[in-house]
Amino acid sequence: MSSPATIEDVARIAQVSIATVSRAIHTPEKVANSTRLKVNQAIAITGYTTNAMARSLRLGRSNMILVVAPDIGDPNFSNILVGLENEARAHGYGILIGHTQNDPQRGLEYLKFLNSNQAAGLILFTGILPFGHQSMTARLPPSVGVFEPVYNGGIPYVGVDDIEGARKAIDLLIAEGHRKIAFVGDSRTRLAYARRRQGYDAGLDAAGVPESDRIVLEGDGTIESGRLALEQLFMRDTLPSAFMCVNDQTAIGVMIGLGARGYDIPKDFSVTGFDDVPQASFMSPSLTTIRQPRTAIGKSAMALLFELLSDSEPAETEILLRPDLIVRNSVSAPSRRFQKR
Amino acid sequence: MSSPATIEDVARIAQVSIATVSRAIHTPEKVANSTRLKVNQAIAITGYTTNAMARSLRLGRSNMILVVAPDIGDPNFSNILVGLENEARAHGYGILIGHTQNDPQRGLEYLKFLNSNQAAGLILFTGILPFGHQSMTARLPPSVGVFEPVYNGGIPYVGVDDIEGARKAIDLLIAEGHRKIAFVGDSRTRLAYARRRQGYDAGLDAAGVPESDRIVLEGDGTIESGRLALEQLFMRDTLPSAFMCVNDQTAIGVMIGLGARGYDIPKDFSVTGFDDVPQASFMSPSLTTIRQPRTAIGKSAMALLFELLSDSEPAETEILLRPDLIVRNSVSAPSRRFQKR
DNA sequence: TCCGATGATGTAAACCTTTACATAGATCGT
DNA sequence: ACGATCTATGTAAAGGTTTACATCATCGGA
Repeated sequence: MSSPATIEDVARIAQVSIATVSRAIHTPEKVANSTRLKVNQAIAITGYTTNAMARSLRLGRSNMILVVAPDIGDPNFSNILVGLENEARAHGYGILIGHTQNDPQRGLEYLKFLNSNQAAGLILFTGILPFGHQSMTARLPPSVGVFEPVYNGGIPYVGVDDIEGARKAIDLLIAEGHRKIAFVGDSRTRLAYARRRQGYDAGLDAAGVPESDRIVLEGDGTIESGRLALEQLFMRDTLPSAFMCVNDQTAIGVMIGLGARGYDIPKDFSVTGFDDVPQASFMSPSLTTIRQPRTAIGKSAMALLFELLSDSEPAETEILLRPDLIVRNSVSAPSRRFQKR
Repeated sequence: MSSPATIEDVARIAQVSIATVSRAIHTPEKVANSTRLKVNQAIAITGYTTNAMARSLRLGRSNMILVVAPDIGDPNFSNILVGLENEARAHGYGILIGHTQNDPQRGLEYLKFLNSNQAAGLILFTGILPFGHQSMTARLPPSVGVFEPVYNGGIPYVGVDDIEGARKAIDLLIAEGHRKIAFVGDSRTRLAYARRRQGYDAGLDAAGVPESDRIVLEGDGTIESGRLALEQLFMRDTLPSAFMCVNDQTAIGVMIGLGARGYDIPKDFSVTGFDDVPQASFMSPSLTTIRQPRTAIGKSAMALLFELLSDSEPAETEILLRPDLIVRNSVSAPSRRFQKR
């Protein structure tokens, strides 16, 4: 009585075989109406739920999807997760999460979940394939990258159209009258870097801004690195009138750095970000940025994963959602003072 | 070859029985050194990992912990999750997450994970027991509430000392010279509400502020409700000089409302929050608040859960971590103007 | 030299499902 | 009215482990 009911308990009460019970649950059309009724009653009486372990064992496939991120605490992560979770649950799947903190050793621990059949599929957050050596990749279950393309593997990807997003940011700055616009990037190894940079260049090309007026700085995507990149810049003699940052964290760093030097945003300098992290709207000034439709990305990525799971056809290799420009208060027309330099 | 190696493959290569392989893995001291060596080699050759489904089925217990929250997107959630995950992984467990969005129907779907043996334990975030009718509670696996005490069940709880936290906030306000301090609460049904309110009252009692000078407002814990509570207040004729809010969201709402009415914080009014959400430091002015040591709470809660899992003794029913007062810029001495009223 | 104890290993059952195959009854066409 | 077809159900195997129990060799003690 204390241990949960099994299919056999149900079968006994419904006076049918366990096979019939199983069929009544999973392929009801193969079972006579009258018996289905009996089975359902028996299920109600016993409170039976199928033992997922046994089912997965028999089927050779679990109903869990593993989601691996470098850092669960990443402000971008949670809303993606919402989308992922909703879609997974709609398919009767659960979500298993892990974060590696960029430690390959920890990546391997999660790989075990995969190898031991505990997860039927894999979602990779933020462009990482965290399992060290490439050889590991061979046995990977169906996988989808999300938020940022996965650098080192032909893994399908769902994210935002980085080029278009960057282009929207740059076009806004141009429209406000800026010509000299710095691009503050993170690691060059990130595909998102390349694409946003591409949007930056395309926008400036279209506006006829010569290469010589472009400034490219590098960081690693953190707030601190944004501030540092700014410090470096101030040792040069030419300053831009605006900063287009590869992500919001960097933009926040730039804004802090500018503030510390006594400048006013947006009066002295304009700043744009990318991602629209929750903080962006609370800063002062609030940050003009490109929004990642996070929940939609998550949902879409999980849907793609399920396609892969059933078809096993590679399907589309990239799904790009349209980013929105969120105009807030960190951009205005360039100040005369700095244009002159 | 393509399908993963089983214990039988290992046994064949090591020229022992599967029982010996199993023992070599889980109870190595029961196996001769020489054979253990052979088995380990065979494992290395085959790349064997135990099939978790089969193991859990046999053991009648999985290596997953279910974590249920009303909303995964909650800014308080992610760092708790980090603590939970780290501790779980250290024990070889994985984390399954779900969020109910306060829909009991969805709570039931997660209950199925529990009943079907997919999760050995349960972590409940933010004071909810999301499974509708109490009868469900009977069969719950070992469970621990986190961040906020669980209202409707004798479930052990790990969180912050709300009374002490509230007391720290109120003491700061008193020290700054405030006497008339409003408490802006969320739902009265929350235990955290009661406790923080208790700290509020205790602090005012100690300072000799009469009951008649206390103002208590109610919301539901959201930003919007903070703003609304403020609007209600302004229809009265007596105003406080400070607002002590039950959480940061509410405090943000109050600050927005005050800002919209043209008041300056902290010159005209002081505001304190509770939780220290990530935004708190980015607001302007930045929010003085009580920090929840989130990662530590998560870690501690998971550790308690594992104790429950092995001992099955109820152990301590509440673990309260010490909260820190985070002083930022939303508090100053009361303005003359409002004190006079 | 033989008995009992000890230690290492093997055999087989059990955990709970799903499903291929077998069976049996019903239905249909001629 | 009879074989063929179809529908509903049952039987039993398989999926990969863990572990109680059985077996067997070894060793110490008398």
